[in-house]
Amino acid sequence: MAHDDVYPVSLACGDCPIRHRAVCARCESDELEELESIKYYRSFEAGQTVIWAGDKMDFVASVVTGIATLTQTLEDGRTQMVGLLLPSDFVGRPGRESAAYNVTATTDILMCCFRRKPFEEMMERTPHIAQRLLQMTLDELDAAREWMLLLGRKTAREKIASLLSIVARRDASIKLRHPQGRMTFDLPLTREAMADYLGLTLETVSRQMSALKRDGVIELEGKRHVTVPDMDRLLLEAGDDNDGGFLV
Amino acid sequence: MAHDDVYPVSLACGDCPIRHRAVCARCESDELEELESIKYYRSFEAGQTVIWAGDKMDFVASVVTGIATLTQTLEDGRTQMVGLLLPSDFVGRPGRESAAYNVTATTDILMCCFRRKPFEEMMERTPHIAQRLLQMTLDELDAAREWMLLLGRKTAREKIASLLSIVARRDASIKLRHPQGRMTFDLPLTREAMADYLGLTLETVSRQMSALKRDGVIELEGKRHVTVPDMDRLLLEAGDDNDGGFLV
DNA sequence: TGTGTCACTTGATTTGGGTCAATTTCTGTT
DNA sequence: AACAGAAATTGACCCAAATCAAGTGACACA
Repeated sequence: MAHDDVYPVSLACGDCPIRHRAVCARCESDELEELESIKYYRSFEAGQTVIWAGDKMDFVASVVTGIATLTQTLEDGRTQMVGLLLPSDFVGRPGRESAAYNVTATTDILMCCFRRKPFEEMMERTPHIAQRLLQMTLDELDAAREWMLLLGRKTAREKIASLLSIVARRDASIKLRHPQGRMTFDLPLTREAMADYLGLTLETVSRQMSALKRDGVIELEGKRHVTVPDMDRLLLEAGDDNDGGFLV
Repeated sequence: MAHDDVYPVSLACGDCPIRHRAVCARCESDELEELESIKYYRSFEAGQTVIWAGDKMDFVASVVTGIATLTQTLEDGRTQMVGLLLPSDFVGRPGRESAAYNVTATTDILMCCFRRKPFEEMMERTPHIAQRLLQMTLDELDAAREWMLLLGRKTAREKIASLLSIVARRDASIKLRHPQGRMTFDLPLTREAMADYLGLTLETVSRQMSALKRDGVIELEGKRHVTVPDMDRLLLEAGDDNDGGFLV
């Protein structure tokens, strides 16, 4: 099944420079060709909204580069981020007419879109795709459930440490299965976005970042560049034994 | 596709008395027969643990009757419920060796299990099943995300109101798409289970139940039997416009 | 060289929900 | 009918995080 020259594809679009969650191209060359014919690219600038919850959504897509978020809001403006879309992640639901969440670009992004109807039809015919999509969805479900534990039961400090370790892991996941020791990365989120993700206020996020810095758990250069002197220490602060899966 | 005499099946097991999320039997009679051969039943008493997180899990299953929960815990004992399994809901993940969550029966339950390996093989061969499973998983993912909003941003009172409206809706969903007016139902959860679901303590749950009763939003007979004089009022208290989907 | 804006930090104060502890109400058993 | 144990309620107090408010620093642009 698995060949050595895995194609750089999450959900099969020929020339996207995606290197995670690779799927072997040889195994699905027919589908690839068909997918090519229904795909197109769209790019968005940092801060732009890709789509609003409730809007008609006639495509599904995967993120090629950059970072986007899924958010939900209550009428009075309280907002909760419910998903973080990193390169190779999939958005949109086959069989659904309209978007369920707000999708916003937090950095400049490039998305690889597939027209929904033909994509659905193709899914009917090629089991491979539904199976792949099922796997990805199950991974997302696991991530969402891990997140529920964080939102429901973790302290502010643990929440921050968890988020940092996720970003660090995701950043490093190309090379290292278990990041450890000294690590350096850029936070792709504003304090407000972090707050919305963690179910906190931005002031609390800021305070806890300062506290982690004061305690030597992290070092900060500017506001966004983080270095973690000791990954194990950070994971300990995150409050769970989670060093395996989690958001993959 | 859709016939009138839908077979009482969630994921295709001939004689389970499941009436939700029905799938037409005629469309998949071949699969049905094969599924029959790999299925068996297990029952558990209220309070029993079906499986512990990390344990080897060589089956997938769907709930026939009764209610089970998925929970996650931190080492220090803090626990968060991450899923509520009602009749017709599916547990277990094809392609995964061991359980990711604790599964506990909160009432006496009957589960319809399928041996995992043959189930997976069958899934490879019959696209229908993967597609159905994808749909169900996407629904669960939506429910999980809705729950993230609740955990991250709602007040204790709103959380309780949300839970009550979900149980009410689920209870009534066989007949009514949009329950309204006066409604009566039994809570299938202890105060502690409610707390674990909502990310609260059981004392807070109890206090808020009393408050909702004092304010006439609900009436209580005993501890578990709830009547909602005005469903719209309860939904208002829940704090969102959610009258559509949500946990289906 | 100013001036406006945006992202962030820090401080003072308040508060919702947690913690600890004492009852009360149910449910089942003998 | 009496009792035990579990489930739920209620009260007093406390604290983590929210709220309100002031200030800093970086950057664009005129």
